[in-house]
This record gives sequence, C-alpha cells and structure tokens, in this order.
Amino acid sequence: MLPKKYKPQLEEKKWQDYWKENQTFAFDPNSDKEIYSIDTPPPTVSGVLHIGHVYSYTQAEIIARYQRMIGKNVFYPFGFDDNGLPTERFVEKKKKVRGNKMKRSEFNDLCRTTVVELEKQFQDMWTALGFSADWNLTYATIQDDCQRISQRSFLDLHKKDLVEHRDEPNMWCVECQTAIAQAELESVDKDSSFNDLKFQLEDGGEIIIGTTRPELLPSCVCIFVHPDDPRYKSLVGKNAIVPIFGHVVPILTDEKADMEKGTGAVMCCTFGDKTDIEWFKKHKLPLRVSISKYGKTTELAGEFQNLKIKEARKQVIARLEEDGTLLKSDAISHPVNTHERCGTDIEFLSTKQWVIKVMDHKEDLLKLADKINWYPKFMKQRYIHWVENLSWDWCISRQRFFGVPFPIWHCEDCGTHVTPDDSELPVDPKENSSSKNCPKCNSTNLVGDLNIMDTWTTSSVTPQVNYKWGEENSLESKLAPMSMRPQAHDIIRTWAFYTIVKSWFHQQDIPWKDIMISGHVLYKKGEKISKKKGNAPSGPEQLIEKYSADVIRYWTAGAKLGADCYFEEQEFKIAAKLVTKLFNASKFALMHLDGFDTPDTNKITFAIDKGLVSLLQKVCTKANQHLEQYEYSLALSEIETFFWDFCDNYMELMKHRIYNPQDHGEGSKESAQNALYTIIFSLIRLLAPFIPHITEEIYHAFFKDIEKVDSVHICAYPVGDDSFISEEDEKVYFDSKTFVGAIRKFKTENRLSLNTELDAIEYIGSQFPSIEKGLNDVCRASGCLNLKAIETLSSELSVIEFEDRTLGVDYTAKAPEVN
RNA sequence: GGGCGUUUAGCUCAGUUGGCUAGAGCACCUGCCUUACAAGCAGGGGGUCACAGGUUCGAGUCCUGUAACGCCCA
Repeated sequence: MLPKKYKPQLEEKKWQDYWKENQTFAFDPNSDKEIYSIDTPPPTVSGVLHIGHVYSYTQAEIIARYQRMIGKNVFYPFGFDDNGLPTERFVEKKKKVRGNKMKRSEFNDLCRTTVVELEKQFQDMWTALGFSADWNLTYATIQDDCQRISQRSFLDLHKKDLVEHRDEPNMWCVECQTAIAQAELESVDKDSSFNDLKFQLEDGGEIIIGTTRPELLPSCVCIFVHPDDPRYKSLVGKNAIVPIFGHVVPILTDEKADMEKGTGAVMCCTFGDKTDIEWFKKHKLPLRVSISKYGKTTELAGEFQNLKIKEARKQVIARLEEDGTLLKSDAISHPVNTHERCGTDIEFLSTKQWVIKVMDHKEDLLKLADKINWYPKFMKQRYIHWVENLSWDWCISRQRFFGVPFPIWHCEDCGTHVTPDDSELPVDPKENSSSKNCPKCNSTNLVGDLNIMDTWTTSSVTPQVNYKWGEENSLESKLAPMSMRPQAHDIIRTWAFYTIVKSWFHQQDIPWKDIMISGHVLYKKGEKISKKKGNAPSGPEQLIEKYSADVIRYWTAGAKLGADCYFEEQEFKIAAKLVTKLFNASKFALMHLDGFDTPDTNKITFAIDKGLVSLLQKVCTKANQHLEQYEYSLALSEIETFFWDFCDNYMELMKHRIYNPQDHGEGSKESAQNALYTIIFSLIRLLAPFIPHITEEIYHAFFKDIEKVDSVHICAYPVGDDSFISEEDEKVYFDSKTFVGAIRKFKTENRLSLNTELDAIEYIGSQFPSIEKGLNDVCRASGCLNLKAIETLSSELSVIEFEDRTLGVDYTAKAPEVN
C-alpha cells in the first residue's frame, strides 16, 4: 500500500541508498549479456555544476536506464577531468595563489586536494539526481592510472611518428602564458581602428598601407601588394622605410594581399596574424619579434619597449599622428581571435611545442564520421565542417604546472628523444631522471621535458581509460569500440574530434558506435548558461531540494535531443503534476488490487479493458522505437499521453465495476483488476528511466512481491505484444469516451453538476455498432453517473431527456456522433 | 562571408513516408469539493502553420527563393 501523500525528499534518498547497497547498477565483466558501454563526459573540475550539465547528463542517463531494462549489461562509468589549465585557473582563483609564484610541487598538491573536495560535490549531485552510474568505475584524469594511459597514448603516437616537437610560430596566450590549440580560439567582435600609414620609399615617393596593429611596426618585415594591382606595379621591388623605427623593408607581391581592403597594400609583421606566418614561410622572411611571451613589447620596440600591447598601440598611434604619418584612422569593429578561457587576444609566437599531426589525416578523419551514428544526424555536419576547416596541427603541450607530464627526456648532446619503458609509466621527467642513457649517443646528459599535456590531450583518451587500454585487466576486447558517447554540441570540435583522432591513431577504429549530442540550457534568448558568465539560475542542488530529482529529470526529457531550451522554473510545476498524478493513480489501483496475487491476462475479458491493453501495446512499441533512436522526449510524450488518457477516461469508465461488480456481471472486476495490473506495471516500467524514484516506490509497494525482481530498473522494459492488439476493442473504448465526453459537455454547458441524474440519452445506433459492449461502463462513468436509460435511434434529431424537462438539442453540429 | 538549425495558439513546443475540420501543456474564461488526486476534475475560446512562388487531386509536411532569429566557423 502507498501512503496518502508522496514525500519525494525522503523517498528519493531512500531509493538512492537502496540502489547503492544492492549494487543495482554495477557492471558485470563476466556476464554473457550484450554490453552497452557509455563514454560519459568527465566534467572539467573547475567550478560548480549548473543546470546545463544536469540537462545533458540526465538525457544520457535516461538512455543508460533504458538500455539496462532491455537486458543489456550496461557499462556506465563517471569520471572527472581534473588537470590542466581550467582546473589550475580555478584553484588559483579559489585559493588566491599563482601557480608560477609557488613551488611546482606545492601548487600540484594544492590542486590535488582542491579537486577532491569538488569531485565529492559533483558525485553527490549526480547521486541526488538518481544517476545509475557504476561508481566503482570512476576515474579522474590526474590520477596515476589515467596519467599512465595518457602517457602511453603519447608514446604510441611518438613511435608512430604522429607527434612532433616543433619550433614554429604558434598561437600563444599572453595571459595564461602558454601555447594553445585552434579549438581553444574564440572569435569575438571588438572595437578597433583601421589606420592608414604613410611609408617613405628609399628612393623617394611613398606607399600607404592599412593596419589595425601599428604597434607591430618594429616587426614589419615587408609590404605586400597584389601582383595584379595596377596602382603598385611600379613600386614592386623597391624598398620602403618603416616609420618611427627606420628599418628598410621590401615591397613584394602575393595573391593573398587583398586589393579591396584599405589601400590594397599591407604590411607583414612576424607575427601579427596567421597570414603573416604563411608569408613568413612562403617568402622566407626574417623574424623580428617585438612582442614577448609576457605580452609586452621587446627591445626591438626601442623607446616603446616593455609596454603592454594596448599601451604600445596607443603610444605608437600618438607618435605617428605627431609625425604626420598617420593619414587616416577609422573606428571599426572586427573579429579578433581570443583565448576562450580568459578572453585575451591571441598572439603568434615562435615557440617549441609538441603537436599531433592531424593535418595529414583529414581525409581519414572525415571518413570516420560516416562510420559513427550521429544523433541527431545533422550534428555530423559540425564535425565535418570543423575538420575541413582545420588549419593547424593539434598543439598539445602547455607551459603550465598541473597536468600530465610528457614522458620524454631530451638528449642535450644529440637532440634525441629518450622515452621510458611502458612499465615505468607514469613518469614525471621534471622530477625524475631517465632510467637509461641516450640510445643514440649513449649520453647521460638528459633533460626532462618541462611541458604538461593540455587537458584535451588527456580527456581525448576516455574510451581508452574506460577499457583500461594496455593495462593488465584491460577490457578492450569487450568494450572497444564503445557503444555510445553523450556530449553537448559545443565540444564537437574539441572532445568529439580529439577522441576520434586518438582512437584512429591508436586503434585504427572509431571510438564509439553512436554519439548522442545534447543542447544547451539558455537563460533567455541567445544567452548560454555558463560558469564563465555566472548567469546560472539557482543551483541544481536547490532545485532538487525544492522540486525533487524526478521532477528535474522529467524536465530534461521535455526537449528533443540536440535542441537548446530556455530555463523556466514554471516548467518544473508541470513535471511535478505528472509525478503526483502517477502516485495517485497507482494508489487507487493498488487499493483495489489488495489480495490480488496472480495476474492473468486471460481474465481481461471486457471490451473496454481489452481496448486499453491494446492501446498500451502500441505505446510500448513506439516508446522502444523512439528510445532506440535516442528520442527520449518523443518516447516520454507517447507514454504521457497514454497515461493521462488512462487516468482521465479509462479509470473513470471502469471504476464502477471495481466498486460494484455485482452490477456488471461475472468476471467484471477480475477483468478490470487484471487490466489495471498490466497497465500500471507497464507504465511504471515505461516511465522508470525518466522518473526512477517514484516508479521504484510504486514497484516496491506492490509489484515486487509478485514479480520477484529486486528493482523496477532491472525489470524488462515493456515490449508491444501484437497478440493483444484489437482494433475492435479499441473502437469500443473510443466510442465510450465519445459518449462520456458528450454527456460531460452537455452537463457543463447546461451548468449542471457532473453527477446530476439524467433520464435518458438517445443516439444513432448505426454510427456505434459495437457500443453495446461499453454502455454499462459509460452509464456508470464519472461525470455520467445516474444515467437511467439509453435508447437507440436512427433519426438525425437528437433528444436528451433530463429530469422533468426535455431538451431538444441538435448536436449534429458540435458532436455528431452522439445524439 | 560560409555552414547548420529554427520560424505552427498569448507563451513553450509536438506534428512520422504529403491525406478528414492542424494538436498538447501552460496562461486565460466558465462550471464542479465526483469514495486516487482541489497540488484535482469537466468544459470553452484562441492559429492566414514567417513570407512569395512551384510540384500535386491534395502541402504545416516536398522543391525554389526571401526575411527574421539562434548556434558554429572565418
């Protein structure tokens, strides 16, 4: 029996403890059942989780529960991505320290203790949402086993010559003081000025160039014009004198000089942007570095040296103006590449970095996209688009402190990379010396690599971490490729892409068969909720406390897969209604199933009951179809529609039979009871992946004793059984609803109470050939109570008699079926 | 500038391979304390399916173009 009221705040915790105690969701490595494995996103440990995380993670969790209920051995780990720049910056902020001002080991210790606190909070929240993860499989990317796999991954690439230690111009963040990768760029529109500067020519005359970055004048190495530009034909090959700084640069031609932009003449600096780098390589230009990795001007800038970039720009512009060199300065807004983590403008500096050679493998990486099932389909385009537009190899080294070290020692004598044996991993070459001499020159003069791996480098091996690639207890043969990767669409270019790269290079295969891509929760039109913006509504913990986990979960299943949604607290109230309704409906059913212990579908003999059981089969079939396609919202909507129809119409139609079986003939109550059992038991299983607590509560209140399975979540997900489908019985049910609806409407429109007694209802018999089978229930249905007689007419004239009055009502317009 | 997505009731959204008078929830209006539920029930009003063409017996659905909004990338 169920209590009078359902108190989710108490009950949900109870079931979470129950699942934990019983290890309900533990993966069984020895089972022969088909495995469904999930490559769960390890959230970056760099702040609090917000409703957007809840949204995306719960959508995946619903799928995990579904797959478990259709009988699969579900491998559902959780992890934490707790190394690298995001975590460092979080720790620096929270503990008010700077990584570069502390001893490396002290800072690392501080990071490690800080992430542990936060990870506890994360796990508590997933638990409070009722997640069916197997917490025995938890990993954290900074822990030794993950470090070992990350380093193994690096060494494998090194061996296959897919990684290179390259001294080349690269993208650099002067704020974070590290190299970054293309995926970490964010294009932001910023206000700036487009300046026309006059360069004197060596042999007299002048040329005017346009630039947004006059502070780079000391880095100017040449001027480019388009080869077909008639304005400059005579100037090509001549030398110009750089204003203020006075060095001489040649005027050259290149197709990439845009004739339409500004004066058509542009200065090339090493380096102001990506084109400068291309020109630098193509035309073998000299290197003039006027910006340091600290974001300040170098001594090349002469009297302007040691200034921050923006200050240098201001002062140089002022001087140009003074000198009469600045001819024009237009205020413009233009896209600027910034570092997504801190918003600082990106500089291009020549530094030595580890890069993974992805540019040579674009075609393979594009082909792999077709081998993966993308849900929703169109998300594949984002991946393809990204790969097609890649223009940098993947830079994986960072000049930071808290992360996975590169397992490399550099031979000071011959430059050889000395690598450790696999059995030595994980190693930290910064702290430890190599166990061997240089294999090439036998030198002992070896220096450990000082870089750490970017956070994506380590999180791109989550499939390998999951199946313990290269470890003694590896599950690779069972799990690779994994079944499914859930993630949000903003990290297709990073996480999805990088993971595909790694699996291709290591396993020559896709990392997972399916990828399920969820949307974002938007605060209002166009505004993404993010930690960075600090615009998150009340924390998920507070929402769970206020509304319950089931309600929050139901809400996350409301939007279609991949669709963004707006956060509106109002929506939770709708969710709460369903939970309450399910509880109440089950309470009613269970009340009348007291003592009922042998469900038998053969005893469902009444047409209306059979009709509803028939409808149920169709709902089950559709729910399965949708969930197979990750369309949890469509599945839920099917189930829900059926459920409300069941409550509002079916239960009202059959209720009287439960209370007064003597009025309805033999087997009438048994038929209703068996139908109730079948339907409620199916409904709680259908809804279990969405709202796991209330369904477990109902299951344990009654069904467990009969079904003998420990949890509704390991019961079989209902499958539609065609042998129960009867169009004829469904018709009886539909017609009965039509009758009840018409009678309710008549009463409402005539301002009568729904239990007002009616003397008679007349209808056109020819339109309802099989209604006889439902009439008894109709007469007793709620809202139609106290109907004394029903007569069949064949006339179009409709007459409904009520008490002492006779109302002549023509219903042919509004309700043609009932007259 | 390129790619993708969206546009259906006041709001949030369903609407399968084209097929009865386009649906739901919320909000609004009216009535009802009916032995699961007033955190409830019953009923009602409300739409030129963004716009313009086209294909078709028939278009919210397919095709072409336009516009607005959003996301991603330059």
